[in-house]
Amino acid sequence: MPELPEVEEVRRSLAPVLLGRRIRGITVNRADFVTPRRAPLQRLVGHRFVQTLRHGKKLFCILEDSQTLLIHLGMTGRIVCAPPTDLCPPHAHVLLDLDSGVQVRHCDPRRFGGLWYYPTLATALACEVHDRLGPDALAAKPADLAHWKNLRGKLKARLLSQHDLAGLGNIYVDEALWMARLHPLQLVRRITPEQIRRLVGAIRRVLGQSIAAGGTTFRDYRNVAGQPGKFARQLRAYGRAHLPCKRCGHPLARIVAAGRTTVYCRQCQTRH
DNA sequence: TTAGGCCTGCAC
DNA sequence: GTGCAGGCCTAA
Repeated sequence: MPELPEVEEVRRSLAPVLLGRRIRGITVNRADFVTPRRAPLQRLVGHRFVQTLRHGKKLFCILEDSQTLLIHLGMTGRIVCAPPTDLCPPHAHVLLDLDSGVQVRHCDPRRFGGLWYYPTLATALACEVHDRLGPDALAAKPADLAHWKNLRGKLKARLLSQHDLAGLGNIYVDEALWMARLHPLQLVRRITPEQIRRLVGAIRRVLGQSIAAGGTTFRDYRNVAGQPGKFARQLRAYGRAHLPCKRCGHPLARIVAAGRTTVYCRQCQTRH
């Protein structure tokens, strides 16, 4: 389940493979994995990758003429780099052959992710970021959440929505709320400036710690080199229902909030 | 504001 | 065989 730290790890491990390399060929094994369905992908051939960018969970791969491929990993998406002679794994929906001889494969068994084509980076950013996403959660500031005082809804739902901050999923929302000692069902309009500062600090800290560990591998996630992330062992809430809270020893509670399994400590995550 | 659907693999 | 996992979009 790639969230911000996992996508950032994919970006970091993919960048040296792509940058400066030209696309020699593209194979689409599943037309409905690519948006738009009839994207002019052959226009990418012969062009060189010059930049990679990440915003929230979205990864932009930019070519010298500004054409842009947007990778979204969804739940089970994976980027695999291999010699083209290697056996192609099942669910490899798009294959990118580079002039280095490396084949970059976008695999995704569940197909919650996808690949988007944009003629320019500006169009990609307009459609994918400005229209839908809040600021990147890694650079969260208390001011980004100042409008919460006039907003309905609960903490967990707002943080999952991507509209206030982009990049948090179920794992890191639970981790950040635990770290900030905030209840997932706390109404956002009741949150105090002090709690917002705590929350923003917790978000940045947990994302930073996870990036340093190469992300969280619960089951599927791997980086471009096929390595799992090491943050799972440091998780304090996610996946720890009924286990003792690492702060107070009270067993962690499991509820459903915003339609998602949610784990928190009844003792030290309080609601106002 | 919430529920359901997409989709597959795995645990029970 | 059933149910659960969930990012994100659509509909009620």
